[in-house]
Amino acid sequence: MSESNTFSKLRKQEKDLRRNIIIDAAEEEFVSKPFNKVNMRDIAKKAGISPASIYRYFPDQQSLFIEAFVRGTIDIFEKLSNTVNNSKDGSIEKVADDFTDYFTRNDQYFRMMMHFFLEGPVDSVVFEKLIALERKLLDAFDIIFQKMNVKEDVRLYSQAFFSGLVGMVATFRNHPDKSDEDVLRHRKRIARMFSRMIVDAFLYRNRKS
Amino acid sequence: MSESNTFSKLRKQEKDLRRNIIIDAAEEEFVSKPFNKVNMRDIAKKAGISPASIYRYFPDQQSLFIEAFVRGTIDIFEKLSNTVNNSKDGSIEKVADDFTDYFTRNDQYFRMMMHFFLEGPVDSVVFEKLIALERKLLDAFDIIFQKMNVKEDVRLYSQAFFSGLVGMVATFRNHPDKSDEDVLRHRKRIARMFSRMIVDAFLYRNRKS
DNA sequence: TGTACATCAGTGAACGCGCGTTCACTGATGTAC
DNA sequence: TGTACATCAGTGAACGCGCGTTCACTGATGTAC
Repeated sequence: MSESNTFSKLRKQEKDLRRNIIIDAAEEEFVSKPFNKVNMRDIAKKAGISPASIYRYFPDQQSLFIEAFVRGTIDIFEKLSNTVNNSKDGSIEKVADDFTDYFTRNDQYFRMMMHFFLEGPVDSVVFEKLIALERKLLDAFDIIFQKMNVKEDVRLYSQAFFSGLVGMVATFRNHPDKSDEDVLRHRKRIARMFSRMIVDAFLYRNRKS
Repeated sequence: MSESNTFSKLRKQEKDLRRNIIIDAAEEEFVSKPFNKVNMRDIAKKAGISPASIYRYFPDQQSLFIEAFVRGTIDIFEKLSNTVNNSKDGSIEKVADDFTDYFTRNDQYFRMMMHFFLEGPVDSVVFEKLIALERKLLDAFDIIFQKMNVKEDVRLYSQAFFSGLVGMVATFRNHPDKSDEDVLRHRKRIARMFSRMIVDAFLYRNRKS
């Protein structure tokens, strides 16, 4: 009984391991090409299995893609939450910096995120998952602004901050005549501007009143 | 001679008219579905011609798509330039408002713009066209900040402003439980925040020094 | 310990569809003489 | 004014390819007795 239980648990773990290999392969594919060029055959090849095998682990393509995205972004979302929670009121600049770093080094996730934002209603279960991620991040941002003693609707600040960062990454990309380092440097400059603008604007209003 | 010239000019004009009908049809398709679902057969059907006919007017799909995008966005870019040129220093809020209005009512162009940003290197001639559009808009924004007497690099302000607006439209979209008006209202609120933040931050710095 | 059966991972090949694009042809209009 | 030829818009049908997904099968491992 307990032995067969252990065995079946082991089998389950092995299955999960194999599943993970497929997700790894998918992520690698997303690194190297635009969203709409990633396909099951190439993922299978990269994972060293046949395309048919993928369907032993995922019901369809979309589920695999979503899972790759969620697994990849959960890290950064947690990292940002941590930065926020363990920090004083000045951390807004650090958060913007982390955000920029992460999504510059992992552009694939950013493109996936944009894809889900723009191409709209995927499966509603999946949709809830994505919304939950975003909400978690905004909750963390709220904390910053509470620490800054923002009196107005903090959520609005969080949303503006988040969308500013998103737009910054979306807008400044690989022009043919700019190197990766140029892009990163430029993004960070803009990110810093956003942070300081928010702080300065806040200080200005506090002085006024 | 001159008569045949007139005739051939007329024929040219008629050809352009028919060409335009195709672009119209393409734009309508982009309104009703995501970028990657728009196809030549449906465009042809909407234009009332056969798919093969499109290729009498456009060498390939991409050229048609680009032309639809450029034609559609040139309006808003000019409108924003005008608002900027004919205005005093407070116009930043009006510009943000126009931007929000336009891209909320014409989401198809916004999605197209994001597509070109994210899926990267299209044909390099085309790429230049798009870059030129963006630059024109940023030039207009520069003027605002010059009027505001920003001493630092005005271009940086323009870029931050632009990317903030882009991110705002990209981020706040049709959640299942929000109406179109809710979305527009919310976007405008964020847009106003951006504008005021920039102004307030600027005022704060001026006071300091 | 051996035998019959069940379970399940894995796969090559094929199915089926969507779609960009081309082909070969028609029919109308213009041009030359 | 009439005839032969050229030009060109328009098209239905087909080509060719990519791709998600399924099918029918194999071979290994586990289970029951």
